[in-house]
Amino acid sequence: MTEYLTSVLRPILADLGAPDDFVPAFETPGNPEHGDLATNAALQLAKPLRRAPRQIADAIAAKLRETADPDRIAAVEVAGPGFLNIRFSDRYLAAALRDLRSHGDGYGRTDAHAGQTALVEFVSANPTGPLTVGHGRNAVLGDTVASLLEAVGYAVTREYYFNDAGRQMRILGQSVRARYDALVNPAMPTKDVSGNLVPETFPDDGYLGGYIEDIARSLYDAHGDALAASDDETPFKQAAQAAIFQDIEGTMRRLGVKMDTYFNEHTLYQQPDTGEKAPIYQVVDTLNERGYIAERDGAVWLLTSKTGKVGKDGEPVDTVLVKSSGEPTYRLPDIAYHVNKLNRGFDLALDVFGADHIATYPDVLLGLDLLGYDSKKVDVLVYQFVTLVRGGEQVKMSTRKANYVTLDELMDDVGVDVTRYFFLMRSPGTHLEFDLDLAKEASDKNPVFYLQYAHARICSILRKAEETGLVLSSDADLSLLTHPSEIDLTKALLHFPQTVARAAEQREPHLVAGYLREVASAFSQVYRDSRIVGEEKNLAEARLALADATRIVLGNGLRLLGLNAPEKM
RNA sequence: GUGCCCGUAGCUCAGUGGAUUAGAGCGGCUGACUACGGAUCAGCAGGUCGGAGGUUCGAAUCCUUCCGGGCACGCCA
Repeated sequence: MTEYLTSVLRPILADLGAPDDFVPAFETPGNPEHGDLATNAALQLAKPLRRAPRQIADAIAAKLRETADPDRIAAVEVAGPGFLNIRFSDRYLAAALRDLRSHGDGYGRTDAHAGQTALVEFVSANPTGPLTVGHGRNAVLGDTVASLLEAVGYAVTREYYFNDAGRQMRILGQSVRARYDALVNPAMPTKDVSGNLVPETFPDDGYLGGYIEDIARSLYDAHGDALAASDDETPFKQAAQAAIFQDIEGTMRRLGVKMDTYFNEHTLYQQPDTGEKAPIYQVVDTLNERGYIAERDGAVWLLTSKTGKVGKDGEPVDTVLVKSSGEPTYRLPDIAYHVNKLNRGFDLALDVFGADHIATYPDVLLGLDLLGYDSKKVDVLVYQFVTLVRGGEQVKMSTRKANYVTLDELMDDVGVDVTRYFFLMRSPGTHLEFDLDLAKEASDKNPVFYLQYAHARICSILRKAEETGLVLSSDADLSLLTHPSEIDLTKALLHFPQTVARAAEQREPHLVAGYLREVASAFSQVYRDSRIVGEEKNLAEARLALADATRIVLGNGLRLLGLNAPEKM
């Protein structure tokens, strides 16, 4: 509809002398008295045209009434300082509703990004422990934003980036080894780490979670004490990594998250078969050729100061890429990884991560620009932390210290749909306070059930209607839908595609969650006001069609969010 | 100290620079089942939109500043 209006307005605005590049903005007013669509075009044009906004609005409105198709536009009004309020005609609503139903499962999808590709990188937890409630926000957000991008036309790849070679993995291996040693030698002395009794050989910064003992136990069951003799910790590390990854994958599967690709950070350090340098050193070489590298104190520096970067004291600062020990810092593989992403030809590379990583990506973007890549293709979805509240007190989550609630435990307690919806119902930018006791207690009051209930109820009505001989028809006389609540519902249903599009562009799934609640609520009101079964045939068919359209929107919306759309509850 | 995010009803949160009245859920109170699913619906109470300035015809929204909370600022990942 906005497209239609834009096209009708173009000649009108041109006649008035509006700048060529002026595009009127439309919005759906919150107050229904202000029409179905409103534009502030006249106010915006007041300055360039040097005329009173109200006067411009009157002129536009007069012409619009002449030229607009009465089958679509019922009324154009000028209000307030110069708003144009536009009302849709009943015939337009009927036609749009028919169109909606003909799209079926595809309703809500648009093609603004058809032909484009996107890489969404998310979760990306290193295999040091089970996925926690903290990871849950990342996983659900990333997966759902990926789905939203698909809905606006992107071909999306979901990718998991991990590192199984670093210091943390070494400590993980040592942690397993210590637990294993204690099984081999039950008399081994113990010590205290962070209030936990652990074997003497346990690293002070080791992983304290119970899963470490499980892994050690299974190694002991399989190999007895055969591994104790060697100092090599590789078998422990590998066993831990395999077991933990299996666990993580199981959790994601349960959550409904399916990765397309896994990217191992380690490959960025390896020389490719072609004999070229490893990707990270290619990055260093190219930056060097371009004059952005210096060696100082035995380390390799990226001259970020040349681009105006300043430190905490306002002094220009550079960034270390390779330490004097010869080890790269984490920034270097980060840059190389994003080079890899763009080399794979993605039009959009979206990273999903928590607020604690916010500082890392300016360097990545800068590095890409200096290398001649278009860093605008890289976008970041930063979400705020999940703070966990248990027994009325905040729990500081740490995988290492085993202060966490796993996603699996959460799903055990409240189910998958509630878990997903919980992470989706709030804006990514706000801190999410997670009260475990409340989550369990209130799980059957969770809004997700409200949406699912509405969907199931409609399905039930459709079943009932079929029993009484009513059939869903594509050419029901929709002009019979005249009750205000029916019209409100119809208009709400028509907002679905634009809501999805906006949620995708802004990477904000909560917009869809909130929208679905409005639809469910609007339907409940229709349910209160107008019956279907038992009404005169034509009226019943029209109402049945509206119910079916609502089922389509709720169903598509729920599935888009990765939630079940049950036909019965 | 510097940067980023957040501060809206008792609680958890929506809110697109726009038009009398800032919305929803939960919680509280009051009503509605001879009904296609009551896991619902209707109503009431509850707000100096953290404070103060500024821009604008108009500010929860934009700018400045202060207060409160989170996060980040490393030859850690």
